[in-house]
Amino acid sequence: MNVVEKLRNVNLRPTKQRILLAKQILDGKNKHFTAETIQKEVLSNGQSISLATIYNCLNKFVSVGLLKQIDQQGEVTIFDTNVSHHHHFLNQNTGELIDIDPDEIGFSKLPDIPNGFESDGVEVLIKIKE
Amino acid sequence: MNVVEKLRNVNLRPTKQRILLAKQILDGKNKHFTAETIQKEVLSNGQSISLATIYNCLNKFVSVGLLKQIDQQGEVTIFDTNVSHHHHFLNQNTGELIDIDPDEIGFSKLPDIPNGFESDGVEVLIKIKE
DNA sequence: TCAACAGGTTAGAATAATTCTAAACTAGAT
DNA sequence: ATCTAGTTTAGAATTATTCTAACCTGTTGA
Repeated sequence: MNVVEKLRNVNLRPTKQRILLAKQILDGKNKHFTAETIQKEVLSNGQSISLATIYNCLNKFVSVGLLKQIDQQGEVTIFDTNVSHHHHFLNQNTGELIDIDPDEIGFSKLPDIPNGFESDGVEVLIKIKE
Repeated sequence: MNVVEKLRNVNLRPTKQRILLAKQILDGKNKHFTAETIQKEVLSNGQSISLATIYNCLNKFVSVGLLKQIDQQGEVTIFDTNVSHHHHFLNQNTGELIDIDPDEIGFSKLPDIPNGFESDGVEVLIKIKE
């Protein structure tokens, strides 16, 4: 399925810029990127697109499920007086965090740590809504 | 242990502002807050402190372990072409994310969802370093 | 006790990510 | 071909956070 069809499938008008972005992004491989890195890629291909459009498009793509946005618990830094290792519920309605004691969560399986690395902690975020 | 002692314990000079903040924050209860909410609290108590100082202090408190900073994977929004449910390694050296297949992780225990809420997904972040 | 200075505080400027605005453009329906 | 609603854009606006540079204050040691 080409990108124009993909865009039509989700009721997005296949404009030049959306096609450009979709070609960069939706090539079947799993990728992580930011608005900036995408713009660099596009520019280095000799084409051009404004950052505002990239944000517009990526947000649209997310809202129709073509992309996912990695959880960043909002834009402000949240501090926690609980300095011991623990996990969180995230109330999606309010953005509020609730602590979860580490022994409330147990793992029956964890992936191998990539070669040359060591684990530096496991954080679980359970998203909840009303 | 009073807040002045707590500050001395971690080699931070107990200045007026740090004492003020420590009293607000380190009262033994677990709390989540932002620089802004702390400033509001202080101001509504009739006292005053600049936002820059709050950031300075909170960051110092974090660096000495009095506080924890909730993981926000950096300040830029990261998008992911993998829209299916999955988890991530976070390479702390570079900020890079690596996908983890959901069946690479299993739970033997999960906490009860708070009353009136339903789960809306569980995200695991495994922090790794070289 | 107090001078001296290293470290802390501050207002306001700077930075950076993201969104908004309003004017110009364009895909798709007629 | 034309019209219109939806898009794109440059640049301004916004927001969180850090930086700057001048001023202030704990602490040390004489």
